[in-house]
Amino acid sequence: MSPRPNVSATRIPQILNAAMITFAEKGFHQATMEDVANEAGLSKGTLYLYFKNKDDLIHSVLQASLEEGFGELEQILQLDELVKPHLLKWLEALTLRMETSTIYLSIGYEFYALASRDEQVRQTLQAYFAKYRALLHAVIKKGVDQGEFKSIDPQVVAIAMIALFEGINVLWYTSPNEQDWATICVQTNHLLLDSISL
Amino acid sequence: MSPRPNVSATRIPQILNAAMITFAEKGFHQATMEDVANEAGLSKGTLYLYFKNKDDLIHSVLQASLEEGFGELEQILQLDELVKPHLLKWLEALTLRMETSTIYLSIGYEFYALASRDEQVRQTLQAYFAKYRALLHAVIKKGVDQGEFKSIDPQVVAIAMIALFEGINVLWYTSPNEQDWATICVQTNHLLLDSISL
Amino acid sequence: MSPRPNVSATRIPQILNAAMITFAEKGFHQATMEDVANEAGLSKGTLYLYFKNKDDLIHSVLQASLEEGFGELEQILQLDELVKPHLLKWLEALTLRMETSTIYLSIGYEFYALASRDEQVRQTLQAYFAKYRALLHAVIKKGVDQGEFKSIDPQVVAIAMIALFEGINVLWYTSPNEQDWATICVQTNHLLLDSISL
Amino acid sequence: MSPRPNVSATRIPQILNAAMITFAEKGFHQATMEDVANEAGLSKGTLYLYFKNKDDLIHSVLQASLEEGFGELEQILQLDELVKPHLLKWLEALTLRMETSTIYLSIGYEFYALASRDEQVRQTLQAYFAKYRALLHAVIKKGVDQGEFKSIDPQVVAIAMIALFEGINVLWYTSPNEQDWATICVQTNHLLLDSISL
DNA sequence: TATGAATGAGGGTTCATTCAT
DNA sequence: AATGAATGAACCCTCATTCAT
Repeated sequence: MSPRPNVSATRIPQILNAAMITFAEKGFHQATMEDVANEAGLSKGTLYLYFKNKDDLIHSVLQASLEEGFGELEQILQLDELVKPHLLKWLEALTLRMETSTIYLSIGYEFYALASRDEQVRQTLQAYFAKYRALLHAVIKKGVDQGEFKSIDPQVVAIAMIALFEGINVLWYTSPNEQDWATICVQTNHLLLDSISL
Repeated sequence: MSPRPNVSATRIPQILNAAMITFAEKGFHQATMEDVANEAGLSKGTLYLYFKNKDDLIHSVLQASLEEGFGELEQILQLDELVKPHLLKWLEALTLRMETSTIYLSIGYEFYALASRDEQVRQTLQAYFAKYRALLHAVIKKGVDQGEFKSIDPQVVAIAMIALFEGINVLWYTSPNEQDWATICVQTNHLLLDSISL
Repeated sequence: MSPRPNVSATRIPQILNAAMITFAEKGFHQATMEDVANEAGLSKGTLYLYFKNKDDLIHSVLQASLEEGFGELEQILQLDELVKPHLLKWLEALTLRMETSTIYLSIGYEFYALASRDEQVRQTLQAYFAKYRALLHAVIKKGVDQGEFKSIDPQVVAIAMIALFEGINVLWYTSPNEQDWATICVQTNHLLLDSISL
Repeated sequence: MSPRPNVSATRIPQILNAAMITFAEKGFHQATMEDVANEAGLSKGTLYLYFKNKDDLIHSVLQASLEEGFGELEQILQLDELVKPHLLKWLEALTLRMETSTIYLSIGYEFYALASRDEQVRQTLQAYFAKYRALLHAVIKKGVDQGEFKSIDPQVVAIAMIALFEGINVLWYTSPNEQDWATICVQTNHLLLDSISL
């Protein structure tokens, strides 16, 4: 019924990867199914064996992009240690990852734009940010509970951290050469965490 | 002099406005020139009397969107008063404006996406953010010079403020009903400004 | 009813002239009514005061182009002299005229192309060539009757002369720099007339 | 090897043929790509698989039209015989071919008109006429060298023959029913060749 | 008479999708 | 499973023509 699992397992990531590259380079609309197929080293028709249509492919790219997971954050919750150093370490890692994938950033904005008229995209993004917020919330709350942070609303701080990161991404992306954005990203979060530290 | 009053002065904003509405609703690509024309109450051909082509219209919409200006920030620089209350007032106004124009937010993300492959859009956005940053920098620096703020790097704070706003916009836009974003926007900036206040 | 004669008398040639220049430069289709209007120093709307539509303008240009007349040939018929020297003189004049108006030649081919699907154009061209042939026929016949030429079929010679001229035009027009076409035009007709001379 | 035989080899002539018919009937501009597609029994989109755009199709039609070749003329050069009878035989064949393809004649004039503003068309036509002239030149020169013709300039005679043919085509095409053009075509060339024969 | 803003039908071109092989 | 030729709906843009001024 479905393609042989072992081939699917190869083809699907192969296509998704090609799609990400192509979408990043040309945008969802300028990128044709043929462009994606070429990038994947496959033929146009083959894409349709694995994805219902272009929208399906786009949605799948979104899903795949957000799959990266929040493993590191979850780990912080498990540890019986101070939260702040881990948070900063996590941020540095995030920033580093950012630095190596700026080319893909444009896709993100395509998805944000899409979200306003595509229910599925909107829900996926909402779920992503909700989970993101919830995790950070928990981590900050842990800090508060541990007496590491002042007793502020963890929600607000969590949102502030996400917002700082998202917002700096925008600036980074639009004016990549104007600042040492990686450093600024860490600095601003430092500022934030310092201001709530006891 | 001429029997007909200059109609360009009427048509151009009329079309730009219709374009903003249409682009916001459907996105740059799904929106056809005919959609824009209908929204403007004009015919397709008329659009081409005032804009060279669809790209020109898109670029013009960007220009027009960013024209709003930074008047309030510039005023803060002139005043011989404390900076923080004015900054917060400005932020509230900004947030309010935000609240009434969420529908147009998707256009912003279209432009961000475009920026990665359209030199002109990229430069326009860069110039916009550069000016934005410079003004906020000057305002923060004024606060530092006045002995209102600690002697931190005004650049970092300026960027943090812009990033917070941009980032909260993302969250607001993707999950409009999950939080009282307007309040959070003010709260987080409060947090930031408090942390640098003496 | 019709435009004031004195203005019409100015406008119509003004427009026809502009149309010839524009059509020659861009071809019937690439040339827009606006192009013609600009060339004439008038506005688009004004053209429609003097010509029903673009087709009308095209037809009028054809009429005007062919109006030049065959005065010289008619004169030869009146004279009581040898025909051949006059024919050659006429040819030289024709060739000279050709030389100064090569730019307009392309219009001619547009009309020939049009003739196959536009009854009116076809009839105008037919009438033109019919008259052309009839006149040359009469002139040649005069030469025969005068004992200047052998008793060949004047029709055939007349056609040969027209064909030579038309055919050399094609060669001249397509490869203007390859030969001294003016000289060749005279030479070939010389050859022809010599061969029928007694 | 491949399951489907090379379909390009079929489609290209199929489309070129349809294009010739359609262009002849409606002219380059009135003929739409859809018209051509319908004539070819294909869909519009398919044309673009084989031709970059309409201009490409037009240029390809020109190339194809001129490909017919000058085989017969080249043969005359090889033979060790009198030139004149072969030339007349060739002319008759040419005239006959003409007779059966008058419908396509209008395309020729479209191309002539195009030549004035399309470099590629101009060059193609120049090359065609250059080769045509060179071959006829060689044939006439052979006649001169063989002592069959007077020692005239072969170039002039070659041009005269081409011009006669081209010019009679114009007359034939514009007034098909006025004369027995095929006969006249042969007669005039007879006249010409007789006049240079010894 | 003259203008030029406005119209909208029309055509070139692209590309997601299908399907025979 | 994989291909790529074929399709045709959709969309950008042009321009002849009209008409209010």
